[in-house]
Amino acid sequence: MKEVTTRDQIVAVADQMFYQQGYENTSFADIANAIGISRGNFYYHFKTKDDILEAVIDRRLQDRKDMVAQWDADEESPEIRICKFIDILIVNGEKIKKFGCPIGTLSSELAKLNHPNQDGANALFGLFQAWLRCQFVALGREDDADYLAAHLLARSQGVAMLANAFQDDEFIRREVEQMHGWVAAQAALPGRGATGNC
Amino acid sequence: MKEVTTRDQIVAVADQMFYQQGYENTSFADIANAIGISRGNFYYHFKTKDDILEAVIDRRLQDRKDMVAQWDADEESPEIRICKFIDILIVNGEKIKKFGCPIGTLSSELAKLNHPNQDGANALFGLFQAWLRCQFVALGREDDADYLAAHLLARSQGVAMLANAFQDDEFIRREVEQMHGWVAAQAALPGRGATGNC
DNA sequence: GACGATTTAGGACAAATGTCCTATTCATTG
DNA sequence: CAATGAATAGGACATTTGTCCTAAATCGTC
Repeated sequence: MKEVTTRDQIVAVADQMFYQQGYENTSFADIANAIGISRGNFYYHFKTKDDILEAVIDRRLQDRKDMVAQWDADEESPEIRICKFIDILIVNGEKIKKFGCPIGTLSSELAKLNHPNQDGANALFGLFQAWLRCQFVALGREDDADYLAAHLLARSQGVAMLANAFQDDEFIRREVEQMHGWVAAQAALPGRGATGNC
Repeated sequence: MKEVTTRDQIVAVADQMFYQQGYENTSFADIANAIGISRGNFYYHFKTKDDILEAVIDRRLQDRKDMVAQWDADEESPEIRICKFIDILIVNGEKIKKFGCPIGTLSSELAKLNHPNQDGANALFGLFQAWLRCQFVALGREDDADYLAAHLLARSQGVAMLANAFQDDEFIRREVEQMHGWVAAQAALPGRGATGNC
């Protein structure tokens, strides 16, 4: 029975609003109103807006760590695990169509703001990059695991971006299908295919 | 001997600043200071900030139209033309590393702002989509030309996004190489390969 | 029930923003 | 030169922003 603290509420709502409206376009007042607390109370929990962003990024990092940990625990083949990553595009398809990828759009926004927390946002990319890398190593592709991970990350980002711009479900489905095929092809290439974890 | 009007200066500087700092994060004062005109003078040329954005989008549209028109005029094969599109990633590599893709990041920002000019920004995507489509048709791939165009657009966007996040030149080069190979493979597939324009 | 610490409400504050107005300067034309 | 319209400067204006302060309320503990 975990109690929901005001701080948690703030971070949760900020997470959502930063995603849907952007970081800069979300004000203290927006978040306070959404929760139903006073603007002043805010300052007790977070001294600056940047502090909130940091907490939001930590939250997202934890979320994603939990997600890949769950995938790892599922004891499937690395190929299937990679496909679970790809399938995020379909599972979260509606939100992606409306708001893009939460990781990519945040990274892009902070880059333009030249924001001190850029590195934090990019750590989200790094998390998936490292995890995907492990999966490709497990597929026996240790030589270019880094590149394959980045490649898949980039393709996912591109699909999210165009899905957002064009509002196109069919395009997402088709790209996901293609990427599944690509993963299978990568898996078939070398002889190895070990299933051990990183 | 084209005289450079104040209006042109405003649009040119706004174009650059919207790209480098984002639309919302660029103020009237920023643009005015960069040019050296008073903030008040601004209102004479543009009634609202949205009007400036519209002019910037028109400018970008014209720029890109001129670019593809030049490519079309070069009388090369569609395969080479498509590669010229891909090579934007290298030609503009430095800026892309710093600020991402000007089209993708604008589209993404306006989507989050739910801005009335979203359609304008997406027209930039549409321009390239249509042009790429023509090239794939010329390659004899009329059946899936739409999809191939969107696919390549998405891949480029993904590369730009990751290049921006990771500041990685080598990744750009490798992806561009891969895409060149992909285009060649697409060209080799069917027998046709007409070279006529759309 | 009383006390101390935690949490909250409400508002103050300066700075910045988009918008808008007016007076002045500049350039063109008769 | 005179006069008309275009272009510019400077600033007013209300609003919103992030930040910060203080007093009130709430809670746990003795």
